[in-house]
Amino acid sequence: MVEITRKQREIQQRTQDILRVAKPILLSEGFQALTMDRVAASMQYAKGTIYNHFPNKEEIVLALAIEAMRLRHKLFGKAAAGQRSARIRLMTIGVACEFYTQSCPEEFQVEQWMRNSNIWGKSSHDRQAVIRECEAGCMQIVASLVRESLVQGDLPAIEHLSPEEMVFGLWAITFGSQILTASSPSLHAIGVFDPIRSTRIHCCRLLNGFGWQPLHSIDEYLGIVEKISAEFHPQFLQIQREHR
Amino acid sequence: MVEITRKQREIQQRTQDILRVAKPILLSEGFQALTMDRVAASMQYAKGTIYNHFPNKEEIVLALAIEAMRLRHKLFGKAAAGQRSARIRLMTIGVACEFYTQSCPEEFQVEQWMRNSNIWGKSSHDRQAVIRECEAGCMQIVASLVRESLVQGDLPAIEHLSPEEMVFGLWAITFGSQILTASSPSLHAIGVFDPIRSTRIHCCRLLNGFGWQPLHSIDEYLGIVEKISAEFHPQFLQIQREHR
DNA sequence: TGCATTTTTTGACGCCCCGTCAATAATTGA
DNA sequence: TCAATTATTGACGGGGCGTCAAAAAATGCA
Repeated sequence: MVEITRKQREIQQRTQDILRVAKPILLSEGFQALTMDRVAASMQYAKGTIYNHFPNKEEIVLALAIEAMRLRHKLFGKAAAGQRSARIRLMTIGVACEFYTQSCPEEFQVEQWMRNSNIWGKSSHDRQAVIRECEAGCMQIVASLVRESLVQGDLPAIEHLSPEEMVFGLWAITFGSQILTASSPSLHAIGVFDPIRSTRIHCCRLLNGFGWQPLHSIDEYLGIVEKISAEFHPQFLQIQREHR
Repeated sequence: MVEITRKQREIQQRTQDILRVAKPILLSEGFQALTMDRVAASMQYAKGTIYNHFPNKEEIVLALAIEAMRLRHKLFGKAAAGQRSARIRLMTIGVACEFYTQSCPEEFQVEQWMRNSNIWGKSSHDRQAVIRECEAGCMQIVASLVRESLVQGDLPAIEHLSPEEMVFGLWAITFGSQILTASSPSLHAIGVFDPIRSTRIHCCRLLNGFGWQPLHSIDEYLGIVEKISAEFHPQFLQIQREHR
């Protein structure tokens, strides 16, 4: 029995090793540079052994994406914790997203790879389900902050939008900004010099637009975000470290 | 001379033929199903001939993306034309985006393929430049509406954001919503049932947040968008048809 | 410990695709 | 008509994918 678990541990360890080898290849040279032969060679295993762990390359990418999404989920949880107002905690999640994209560009990149229909379509339903759970989990964390504010009375009930739909708006603008920043090389040429600042401002507008008390002027808002950012930084680093 | 141009026309025609053959393969079976051998075989040409037109598969995708972006650019131009207020014309562009994503899902899909770094990185600078021009052109159309409103006085000068940065916000929320809608299968499960309506509402909030006169209630806004949508529909169809 | 059985690892193999290029065919122009 | 130019062809080398029979290692039992 003990033997079996040791064996299993070894196998799990190797699965991890494969991911550690695959990640830098994927990120520095792209998906087509990630070949099973190469992974096998750089670990001194035969290709067949790698196929015992992952049925194809795409699964490796999805496994990496699961790690990335887990980190994101943890960050969201940490940011949403604490005693402060739901509005502040929501802003903390925004800050967490900024840190994530900026300081974990590899994880962010892997999340984009995963969305690629080529890769998504070839991967197993099990891993897809895990990812959807993570995504839903992140969504729920934000949605529950919205609900909390509704109960508290900071956020007026709106006949037009469910809490999830409000989250959808924040999610879309954050996500959209980050994707555009990452994949539109012309942004700077076009006149958008500080997309992070722009995104913060747009989020402020959206929150104010919802009538979410207390309303903030742009300058107040930017100041608060800066403060949150400084405070959250050490927590972010710790979670990032824990995540290995 | 006439001979030469006829010859050239034939070649250009074949380039088009290749794209017509490649597009359905790409869209129904994905990038890896698009092989030069297959394109050649289904046109009864040898592979080498295809390579006379496109140096690799990625260029074919980018060529399709250029067609898609040209259509988008035309739609933007049409939507921004006319005598109405800049705010209404801006909303018309939003409607155009909705039509584009909904009624030209293939073009929208190709735009996503193009953003894939695998494909982008392997394609020629010439085609990349054309795409960037299209993107910048679309941005400029929207930005000039913003500037027009600033001049007219409908839109108060804001010390915090340039016109381009305001466009960036609208762009991010529209684009982000559409990407999430297309690639997050869990959206519906998560509680977002009508992402288009949500997106409209968020855009309304953003415009109101800019202080863009006249401010609209959500219901007014949704009503106006519906009206614009009905009016713009025939124009959309016409442009789509012209585009072949 | 020795040996039979099960599990794991290996890497050669068949298949397919990419992009090239020398040979062939078609076109041009004189 | 025929030489020169241009376009087309498809066989070829290189390489990756995923498989699977054979070899090696681990396990269990006497």
